[in-house]
Amino acid sequence: MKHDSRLSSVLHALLHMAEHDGPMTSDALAQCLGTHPVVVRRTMGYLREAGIVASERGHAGGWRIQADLHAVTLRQLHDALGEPAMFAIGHRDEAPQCLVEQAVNAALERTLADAEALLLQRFSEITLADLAADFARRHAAVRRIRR
Amino acid sequence: MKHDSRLSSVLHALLHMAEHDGPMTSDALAQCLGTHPVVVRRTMGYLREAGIVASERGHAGGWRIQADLHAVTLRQLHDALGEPAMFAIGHRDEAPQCLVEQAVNAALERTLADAEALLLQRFSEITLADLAADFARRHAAVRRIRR
DNA sequence: CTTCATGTAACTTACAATGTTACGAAATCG
DNA sequence: CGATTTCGTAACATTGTAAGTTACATGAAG
Repeated sequence: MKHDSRLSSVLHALLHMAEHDGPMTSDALAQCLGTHPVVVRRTMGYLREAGIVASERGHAGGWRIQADLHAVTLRQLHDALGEPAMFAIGHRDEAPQCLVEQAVNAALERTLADAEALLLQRFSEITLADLAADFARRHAAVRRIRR
Repeated sequence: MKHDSRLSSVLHALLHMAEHDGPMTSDALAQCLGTHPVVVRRTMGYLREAGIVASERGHAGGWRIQADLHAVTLRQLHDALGEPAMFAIGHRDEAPQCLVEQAVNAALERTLADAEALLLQRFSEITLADLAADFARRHAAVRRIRR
């Protein structure tokens, strides 16, 4: 199954923006992400609607972060993206007549709901600042090795 | 994203088989599941390889369960199906050069791995017998209402 | 008014699960 | 034996969604 990498993409983009002075264009971000500028605009558009980033047109335009890195959690980004489905597994019929299928669905739904709750909890505990700090550690480690 | 409903399907099929005397044909199971007989053969084939069911050809042939309902867990069925991907979200590049992307991937992978561990743990705690018992409860409840 | 950059619609591509057709192989019945 | 039943499997079609692409409009800065 093909999976949704939008959360990963916006995180990648936001951290590059955090490391960069001034706004970044869709073209520059597309280069960083290895994708197409229109995909960047489309995806970042969700974050603009949520007030997490702002965009400006024309010369010296582009995207910039409009929030405190400590205040933006993965949970907020996930929500901003429209709370896409987390799981690749699931059931066929949403409200089946068959009692057997009802029993199966109930068991699977309970289990998946618990896992989703765990994921959302974890997402709400991780901020952009945490990821930026992890990036800084990795960056410092590479500089030590190269010295 | 379109999701994988094979685990749900085989559970549905196995419970019908458990309620039914003698082997069930792919056609009969396809009727129960609202799908195509070939899909049933394809999917149940995984369970045959794992020794959970057996199939016989010709007259009075079909599928039958070859294991104790108390001994078969959702985890085993998931494994028998080839451990398909659990999540619909993920990252784009598996081993990126970009340190920013490495930091993003590390955080997401850690979180998803924890959720997957929880799911697999829960799956290993649920047996076919549990689901059959839940079905029986639902069946009895319906009979009470109809009386 | 030219250039740069976003905004967005429309279309194409990619990919995996599912659905379908076709035919072969084996078991049973008459 | 020959007909029927049922699984086994390959090959192909359908479907759904994210991602990629093209095209053109809109607005801001020089």
